[in-house]
Amino acid sequence: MGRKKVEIKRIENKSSRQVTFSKRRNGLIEKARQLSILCESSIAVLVVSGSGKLYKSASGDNMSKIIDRYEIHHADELEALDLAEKTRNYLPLKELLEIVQSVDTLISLEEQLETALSVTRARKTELMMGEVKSLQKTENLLREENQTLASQVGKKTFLVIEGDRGMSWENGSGNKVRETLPLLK
Amino acid sequence: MGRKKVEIKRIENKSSRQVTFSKRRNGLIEKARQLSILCESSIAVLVVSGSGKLYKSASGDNMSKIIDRYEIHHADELEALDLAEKTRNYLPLKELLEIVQSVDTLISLEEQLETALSVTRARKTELMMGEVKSLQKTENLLREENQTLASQVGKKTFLVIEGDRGMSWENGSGNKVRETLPLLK
DNA sequence: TCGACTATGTATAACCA
DNA sequence: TTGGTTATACATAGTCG
Repeated sequence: MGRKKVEIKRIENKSSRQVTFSKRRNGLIEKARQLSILCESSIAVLVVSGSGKLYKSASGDNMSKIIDRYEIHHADELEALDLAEKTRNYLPLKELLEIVQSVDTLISLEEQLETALSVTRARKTELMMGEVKSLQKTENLLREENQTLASQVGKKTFLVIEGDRGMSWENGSGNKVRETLPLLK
Repeated sequence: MGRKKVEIKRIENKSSRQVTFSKRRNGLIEKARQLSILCESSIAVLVVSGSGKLYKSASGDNMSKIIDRYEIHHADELEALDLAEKTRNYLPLKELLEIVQSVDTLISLEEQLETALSVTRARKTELMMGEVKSLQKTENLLREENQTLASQVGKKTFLVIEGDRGMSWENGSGNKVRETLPLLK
């Protein structure tokens, strides 16, 4: 499809790889568009370049709907593999029972999230981001408040920040009340 | 690319639409594969036929990773729109509080399920949930400390929950130190 | 680097088995 | 239906400005 036949293997020359990437990427997305129109279908194309840049196209429906469809299908696939069976072999029975008992809660939580926001998939992420932000704010305010109170008490009551990875809380008498909390897993 | 030029519009004849769908779909997926190899990229193609059947291909990386990449990108976009702000308006606070209170359960469930099934998908969610969890712990500790300190100060220093919308902090002498804090954005 | 240009390899529309 | 064949339209590799 050009002056010369090309083997399908990594193009070593960086600049021609870049050029080919751009041309073929556009070609691919155009083909997807055509197919979706010609045959009334919904097509999502996600391209992540070597350098991590994302290019996407959704034709016939929006990206989230198409991805949802994939996820549903995928979930079915997992189920079809009888993963419950596999799980049983890999998980201590006690843990499995706990999971099963909690499934209702889990489903209900997810439903609440999805229903309440009645929007597409990434909402959950969004919600949690907001949550993290406001928790951080609250934390900062509480810290300030503690400072103020501590100075009023006039004792060495304090919060110790260990690096910026975790923290522990000690009371005035030096008892370690709480172990180090990993701030990020 | 055939005996005749075709207009890009829905093919009315059902059987030739079916044939075209099958051929072009394979072509599209093959193009994606080639591009991913030629230019070292990761490409996901999701095709949902008119009848709801799903065809998918992932080259260069697995589907879940590529979709994650999209979701992260998408989440960033949403954040730029300050959707955290919008969330405040759309989600009844009570529901949100219930959800937050359940995060411990949820994270533990997700972790167990994921470990058991060796699924990589929800990594980001998991990470953020960890974040939320530890922030909540931190918050609780700070609150406890505040209580202790306040009682040591021996005055009416307290945290006031105003309805369930926010909170303010006042010191013993009645000075309003802080304006209303939105507990949850 | 970037967009045109074109010669050429490919994909595929129509046919056919 | 499905799976080949073939004539053609199209995509694109290399090139030039």
